[in-house]
Amino acid sequence: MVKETNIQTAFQEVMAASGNIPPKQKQVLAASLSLFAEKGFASTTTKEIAERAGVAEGTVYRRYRTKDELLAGVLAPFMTDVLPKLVSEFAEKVVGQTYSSRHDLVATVVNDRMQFVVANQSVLRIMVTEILVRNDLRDQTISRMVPLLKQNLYPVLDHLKAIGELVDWPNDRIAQFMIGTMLTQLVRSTLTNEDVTSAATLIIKFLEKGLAPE
Amino acid sequence: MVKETNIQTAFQEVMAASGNIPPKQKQVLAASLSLFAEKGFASTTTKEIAERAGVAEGTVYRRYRTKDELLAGVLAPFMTDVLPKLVSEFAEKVVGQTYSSRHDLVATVVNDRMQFVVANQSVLRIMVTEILVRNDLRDQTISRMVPLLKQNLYPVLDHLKAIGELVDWPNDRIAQFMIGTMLTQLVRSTLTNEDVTSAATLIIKFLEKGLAPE
DNA sequence: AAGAAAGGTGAGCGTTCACTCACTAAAAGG
DNA sequence: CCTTTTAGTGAGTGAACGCTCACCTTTCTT
Repeated sequence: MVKETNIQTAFQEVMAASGNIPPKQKQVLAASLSLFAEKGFASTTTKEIAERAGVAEGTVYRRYRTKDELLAGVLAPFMTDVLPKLVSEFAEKVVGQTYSSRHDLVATVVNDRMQFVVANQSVLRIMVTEILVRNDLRDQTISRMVPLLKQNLYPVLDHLKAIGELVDWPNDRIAQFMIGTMLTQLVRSTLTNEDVTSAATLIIKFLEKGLAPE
Repeated sequence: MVKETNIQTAFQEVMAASGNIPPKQKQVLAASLSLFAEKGFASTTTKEIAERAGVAEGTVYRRYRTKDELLAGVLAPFMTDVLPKLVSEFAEKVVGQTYSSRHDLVATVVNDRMQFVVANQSVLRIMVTEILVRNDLRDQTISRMVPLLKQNLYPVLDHLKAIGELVDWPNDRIAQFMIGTMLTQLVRSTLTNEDVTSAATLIIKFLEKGLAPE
């Protein structure tokens, strides 16, 4: 079984890797994460972060010297650890098994990646919001994601096309439809407070039919 | 032919309806719209709005007494005019014609509604961003949209199911897949600066297959 | 134990923000 | 014409913001 990755464990790995991060600094990162997700980066004040973290305001500025650096610090483990693992775990799960039907294939992928979305909901929310507004973060995310997808995902899709399990469309469009359909469910769940996984069965059927060979 | 609706014409209608709105107030609304879309509501200052509108800062506060009211003023015509027309035009286009095939049906709808998305791109961007962060705006939008969809869209979907042109899934899920697939294209276009309508053909095929009866 | 290094503090700094107000200019009404 | 109303101005205001720094406390090093 492939190990699951989420932002909490990634944070701990980063903390373990770069020496012992003091507990109050972890509290600052955790408080920033939750506040940015709740009310957005621009509307969150450093005073609020200090209050929720239970530290003085000066402590917020010990490791990261500006509020922008703090945002980068919150998103960094996600960009360097979580995102690559998201894609490579996906590839492993798909190629590492022989599926008896296309249904099994799509079902495994959707169930698995939607659990990932749930586990990293708060960070994904920050990224979506800030990407819509900050050009630098947008460019950075794209330049990381594109090669990641090309190396890990596209060969798998090519393989599935070859064995007649997938429609012969450009890989970027297939990825768009799969990722988009799953993210749509995340957005809907955010709006209505319903369970993210409640529609998994229909999402699987929809993708299975929509991406079947013509 | 059904009339197209976009935010510019809706603004003009609102201005005509509520007496003559002075030109400088129009400039304030237009400047707010573009700035909120560019850098988000929280990161836009009233001084910037005044500068882009070519007015003094006091003028910004003549009609709307707070920055929050200004946001509401920008979104109001969209909520009261554009959104209802978006849904009712959709219903008219689908029921007002007899289609020779499901392909024609989906193609008409997708092409038409994606043009709408293009025409109202900037406002949609503000709404998506602010809805993720502001509870009041989220609730307001949902409480407007849900009855709108139930009255206009759901009967059409039921009709299509009855004549065997649509899969027998809950209406809210079908709406989710259609709207989600189109909005995904908007997000992608925003990220990569590609033409929003470039993938129309594949989107039509994808939805046509995914929503076909089982 | 003593010194050095790192972590943590919070009052306070300069700046910028949303917003105000006394005032002028223009338009509307009689 | 004069009066009243509406539109517009921009310097100014208090509050809140991001951020600093001199100082204190804890932990490491030898």
